[in-house]
Amino acid sequence: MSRRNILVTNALPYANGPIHLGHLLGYIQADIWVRFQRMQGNNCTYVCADDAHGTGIMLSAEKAGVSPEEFIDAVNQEHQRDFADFLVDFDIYHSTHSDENKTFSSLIYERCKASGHISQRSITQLYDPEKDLFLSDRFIKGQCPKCKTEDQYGDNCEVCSSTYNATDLINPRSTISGATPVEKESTHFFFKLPAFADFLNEWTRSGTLPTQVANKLAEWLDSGLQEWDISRDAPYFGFEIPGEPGKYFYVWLDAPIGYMASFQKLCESRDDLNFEDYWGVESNNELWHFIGKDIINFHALFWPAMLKTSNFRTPTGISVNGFLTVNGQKMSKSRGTFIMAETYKQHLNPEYLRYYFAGKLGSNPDDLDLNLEDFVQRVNSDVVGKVVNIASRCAGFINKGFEGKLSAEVSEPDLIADCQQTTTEIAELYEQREFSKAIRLIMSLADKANQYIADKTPWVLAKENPQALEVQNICSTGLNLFRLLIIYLKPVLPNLANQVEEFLNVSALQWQDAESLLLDHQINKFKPLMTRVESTKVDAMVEASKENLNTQENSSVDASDKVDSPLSNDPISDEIEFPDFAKVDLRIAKIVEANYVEGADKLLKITLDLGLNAAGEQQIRTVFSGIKSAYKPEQLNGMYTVLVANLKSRKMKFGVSEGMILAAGEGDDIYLLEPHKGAQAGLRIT
RNA sequence: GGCUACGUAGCUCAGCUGGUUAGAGCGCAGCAUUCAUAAUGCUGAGGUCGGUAGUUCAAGUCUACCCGUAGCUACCA
Repeated sequence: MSRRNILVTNALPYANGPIHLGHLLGYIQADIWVRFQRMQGNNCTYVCADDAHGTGIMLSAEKAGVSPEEFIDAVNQEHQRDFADFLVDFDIYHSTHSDENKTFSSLIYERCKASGHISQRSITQLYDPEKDLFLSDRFIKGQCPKCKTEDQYGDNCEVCSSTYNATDLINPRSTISGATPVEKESTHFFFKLPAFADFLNEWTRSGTLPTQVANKLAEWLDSGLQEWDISRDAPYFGFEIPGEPGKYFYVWLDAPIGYMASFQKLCESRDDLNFEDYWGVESNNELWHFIGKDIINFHALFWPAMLKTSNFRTPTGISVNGFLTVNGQKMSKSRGTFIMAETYKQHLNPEYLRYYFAGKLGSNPDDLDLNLEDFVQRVNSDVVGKVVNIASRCAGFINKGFEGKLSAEVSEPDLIADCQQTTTEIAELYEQREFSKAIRLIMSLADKANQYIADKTPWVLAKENPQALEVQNICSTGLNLFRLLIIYLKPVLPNLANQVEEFLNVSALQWQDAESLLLDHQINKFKPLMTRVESTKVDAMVEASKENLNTQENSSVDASDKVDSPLSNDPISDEIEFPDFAKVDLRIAKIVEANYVEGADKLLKITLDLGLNAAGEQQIRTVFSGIKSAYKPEQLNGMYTVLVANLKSRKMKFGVSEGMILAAGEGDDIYLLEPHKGAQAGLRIT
């Protein structure tokens, strides 16, 4: 198969605030597809930029006391850092406020004008006389003309959900200055979209879009397209329209053109890329846009029409993702589910999120729910418990018994072949952007690998003879299966794959490598590849997101990062009711014995006396506690402490633990709780 | 209000053009196991598919209405 030339663009984030998990959904989706294409050996170029124009940015910069240019530069840095943290591998991350974009915006406008698709007429709009600014609906609030609710925006009422014109509001006011808006006329420029109705009817149904998206667009198409207002009056942060002083391109005119501008900028530094090859009307290369479902009309109506009339090629396809909900609800600042990329990164490994999203993403624009409990279980069970575990359970035998050498042949050719043959199906699913189906398939292979190892019980054979050829064969087979799984997962988990390449002592894995096996091959010592998600970290992230809400109000953004205290690192949990607390039965207990546990790194075995029960029997409990790093058994003997007495017993590797003793801290700094002198064993703590 | 989607086991999701006892993973329960980062294997219990009424020999799958959720509704991005 010949190499495909693919250009992928990702929706441009608005340069008005930080990247959050909702943004990341779309970028991770595109990045997985891009990485897959590159692993296939295709030339896949991936571009993005900040969307840096508009009234919103102008006002934000003003509020921050800096110029718009300074403002968007700072945001651009942050955005690039966040995307890099989440392993989103753009070839270029540019800005719509660039020379290249100005050139293309003017060019496309001129071509639209030359083909007779630009009109102009005077419209009446509300105007802020104090601020000298035309007001869009967003910046006007007033009383709903229907239900009389106060504080509603200029286009629709959130309470009675009626729609109206801003001029219908009772007592309207500018949200910027508070002034009463006045009506004012101004000349605006329009793109004659109706002229493209036939073209768009055809184009939207030609396989470029998911059906659901085409259905939605039929709404505009069937009800008759309107001319699109593409100009804004000064003051506005954007590009001035050529030959029309005081008139600026509406931000959505130059935003998609930013895709071209970014690519052009990239071409200047790359010999292998040529602008015309990708954007010329004759181009046979692929052009894919990855966007969110909120900006469908801009990309699937205005954009192709503009490209068409200005003599550029139209996109090959548009991939649309839905919105992210957290725990089944809209992201909410007060619930702590409005999680910034940076906050997430401080607490959790970005690859967890990449895996979770991949496990739920399909090609349709359905919303995706990040259920935090499900997130923890899913990642732990699939990635750590199933996949990584295969390497972990095989590597020891190979390293110890065979000096890290894999056997010359595998013991189960059928199983391996089965796993190798699935490569086509998995590739097809990635290609179709059915990542969740691909992941399901890959995990079923991981299950087969674990079943195989459990069936062959190499540890039993190794007990008799650690150098038995059969042990080497079984574990080499296991590690070869593991390698295949990592190839399949590499688009989703690139960092993990890099670590595995190091461990297996191989060069960067490509899709084609699934055809070959590692035989008679020297591997390196196994190091833990990925640790489990700890739900305490997830809780801490949610808490930190709630705190952001408070600290964000203060302009000193950095202050919260500097505090290093137990409370700042691990904030107080959600409020509970008294009955919740009362369920926990805490008792004074006397430590009658403490012992080391053979083979345990962290645990001490502690025997506790709770005194006599109603029947006059001595209540003795055994508890395993992870305090070996801080206490010696002899220090504990005779000491009194606090026991969670009604905690369900838990079977552990070294025995059953019948409760939990209370201590603070971690690592070497663990502090066991001890009551004041005189407390009697069995007393309840209230 | 209009429009577009969505609503299937505790959780997250599959179910193609309607067709045998509705599937998976996780979680849960029991058993086995202890090579592995509390990790694995086996077995099992859980849904009548948001509701109502239809079409049909046959409906989770089609139609209508209703309820719930999300989004869009062209000068916010």
